[in-house]
Amino acid sequence: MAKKPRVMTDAALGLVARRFAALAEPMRLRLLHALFDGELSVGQLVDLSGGTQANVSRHLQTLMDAGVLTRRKVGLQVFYGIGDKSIFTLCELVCGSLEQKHTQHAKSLAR
Amino acid sequence: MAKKPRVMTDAALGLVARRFAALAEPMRLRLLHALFDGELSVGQLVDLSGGTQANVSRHLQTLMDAGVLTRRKVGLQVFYGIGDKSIFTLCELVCGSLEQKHTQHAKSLAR
DNA sequence: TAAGTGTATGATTATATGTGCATATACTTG
DNA sequence: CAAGTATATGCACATATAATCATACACTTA
Repeated sequence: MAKKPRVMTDAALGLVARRFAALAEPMRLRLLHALFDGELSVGQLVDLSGGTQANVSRHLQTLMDAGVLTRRKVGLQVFYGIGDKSIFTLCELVCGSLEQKHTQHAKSLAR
Repeated sequence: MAKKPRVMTDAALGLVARRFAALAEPMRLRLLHALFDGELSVGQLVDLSGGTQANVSRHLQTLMDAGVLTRRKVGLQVFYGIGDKSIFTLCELVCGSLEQKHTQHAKSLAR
């Protein structure tokens, strides 16, 4: 007998990876950032993000599949919102870590 | 005049996306998970992960580029470790969120 | 019901990414 | 210096993903 100390199941790792993948795209981060203040329609998100309607719609679909957004249809318009509050903390954490790296790098240059 | 309410810079969004992308891969998550208890050599990581030596090395490189790991060379061996503590919290957050979804889903099936 | 508006989606293309194989590089030891 | 071991890397290939265009779908209103 030998190896297989695999602690986390492949399925679990896949789910976690998918969640991170949803956040691994600048345009999607832009959309999420725009939604931080509350729900917005696709049209509003198109204007705010500067992307095309088709592309924004596709990214919103991706975020929905990842279980990150809420979707509410009102007449012709569809309003999306942040459905998973952990998104806020995730983004804060990464931004904080990056800022810290940035200042450290600046310091190391200055000395 | 019109539009351009872009709050975060493209550069910042790109950096954040890259960080998330580093975590958006099952094998890399497996490697990180193995490193949670401390430094390990490439060989040890190969054994624990079940991946090929080449593939593990490549993923470690990716994580290094993302600024997530530390690298320490000792003789022939190279030891990698978690260099950014925010990784722990990031993974916990995502796992927690997914578990919650899972139990919610189970409940909704049970009623 | 026809026209108009907001959103989603099929098809295509370009690019990025993961993997395996072979081999190169770095270091140790006889 | 030769042989052996641990790690990294060039190359090739398959797959995944993002972007765009055109068009379909859903809903409202005249």
